[in-house]
Amino acid sequence: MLVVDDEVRLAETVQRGLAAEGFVVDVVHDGEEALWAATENAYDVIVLDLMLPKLNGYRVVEQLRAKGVWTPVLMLTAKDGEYDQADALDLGADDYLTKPFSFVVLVARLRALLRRGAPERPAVLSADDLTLDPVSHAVARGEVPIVLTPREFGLLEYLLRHKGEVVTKSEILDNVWDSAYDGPANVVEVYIGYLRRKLDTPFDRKSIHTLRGFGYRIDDKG
Amino acid sequence: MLVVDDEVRLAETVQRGLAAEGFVVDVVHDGEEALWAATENAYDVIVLDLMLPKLNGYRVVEQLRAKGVWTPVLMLTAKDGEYDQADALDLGADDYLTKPFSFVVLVARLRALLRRGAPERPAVLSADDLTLDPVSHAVARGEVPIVLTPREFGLLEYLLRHKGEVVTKSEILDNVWDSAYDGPANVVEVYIGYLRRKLDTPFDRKSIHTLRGFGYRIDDKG
DNA sequence: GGCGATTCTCAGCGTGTTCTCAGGCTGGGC
DNA sequence: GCCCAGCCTGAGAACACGCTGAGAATCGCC
Repeated sequence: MLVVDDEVRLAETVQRGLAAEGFVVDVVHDGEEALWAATENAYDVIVLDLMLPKLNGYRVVEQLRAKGVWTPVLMLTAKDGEYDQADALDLGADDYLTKPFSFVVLVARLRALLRRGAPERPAVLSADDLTLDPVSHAVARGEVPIVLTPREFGLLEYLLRHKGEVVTKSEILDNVWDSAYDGPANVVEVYIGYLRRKLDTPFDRKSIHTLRGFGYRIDDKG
Repeated sequence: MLVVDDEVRLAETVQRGLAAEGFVVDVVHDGEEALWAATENAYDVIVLDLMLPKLNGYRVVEQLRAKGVWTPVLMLTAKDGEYDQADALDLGADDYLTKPFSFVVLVARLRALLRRGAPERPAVLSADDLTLDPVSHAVARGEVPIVLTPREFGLLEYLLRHKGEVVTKSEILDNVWDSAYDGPANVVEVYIGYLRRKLDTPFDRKSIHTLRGFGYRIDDKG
């Protein structure tokens, strides 16, 4: 994945965030670099700011398309910019997002773009015989389906996307809970409890490990 | 290949892109030209925007088919257009794509159309013993026909086209209702209720699952 | 224009879900 | 063994969500 933005701090934040989501991210800061990078590498998707030094996003897409590079492009447009979203789409961008944007939304859109580009379903997430399919919103232990509430589902999805890693409670709060939320971190414990009750207790398994003082971890062999 | 779109920039971008993929592409910008061009030339495939000056895409396909021209047509439908995708297929288009679309997908779909060669009607949709034929507008549970109102039909078709996936209420509103609508999402619930009453209650079945907090899902095994 | 079919609005109800809180439990340091 | 911070859990309050019936508005056809 390629991220193009001249606001260095923003670009880096996005990069770190996306990396945390499991994407491999290159960053460049102007239009010429973007064009070069996108031509030389086969990225799966490009996040492109509209206002760029040397060559604006508008022209970058145009030239890429002219060269026969059809990598999906998500365009970042400033609300009050001189070009609008319709233009972006006209020129061959595949989706757009208005600044300022929410990180969660960005990730969702990128996933959607990747999905459109490669129409195969994203692999179901799993750990051991526990599976979670983001598309059908189905969770199962082996063959036995398990029904989860939205929060439980979001939490489990987050843990599975970071299988084998320790995730702290504050990471969980930032990513699974609404960013407006600033109540006690105890909710996380409560929901971990709910999950264990649904995922483990009836099957006499143990899928979510507590790392006292650090956070939680889910991994393949129980 | 013929590309018909009144947004000149978009049409040209598409033309260049497709040319880069090895297609020979003519471009026209309104419905009358499209009709004339498609009648005079034996194109292998036509990319047709729905919203066109003089004669909309809807009528173009209709008149082409009436004249015995069976060139495969890929229809471009704006999400907020007055006609929806179901209509496009009903009228003899062979595939459709919602704007904004990804070029990668466009090319893939065109290739698929060319490979199929002879226009092939979209298959009958089904889930379990529930069947829906978009062409004849017929719905049945097993052998028993069921009559649905247009809205009910549109909703069921949408659900069936996404069999096995969760569709949210807002996705449904965007795709089954036209985007002029911005009333409460409660209509969806109401219509889900109507469908269940017609599809399930008399047969003591359960075809549409509610996933509280997410949306609805229809799948094969009940 | 009139009539029935269809679509949509609205409010009420029951239930599922989220979150808070307080108290109990546990593991690790001393 | 004792203590404390961190974690777990049960109970319950507040809230959100989806379902439904009734009726108003609209559409389409005769």
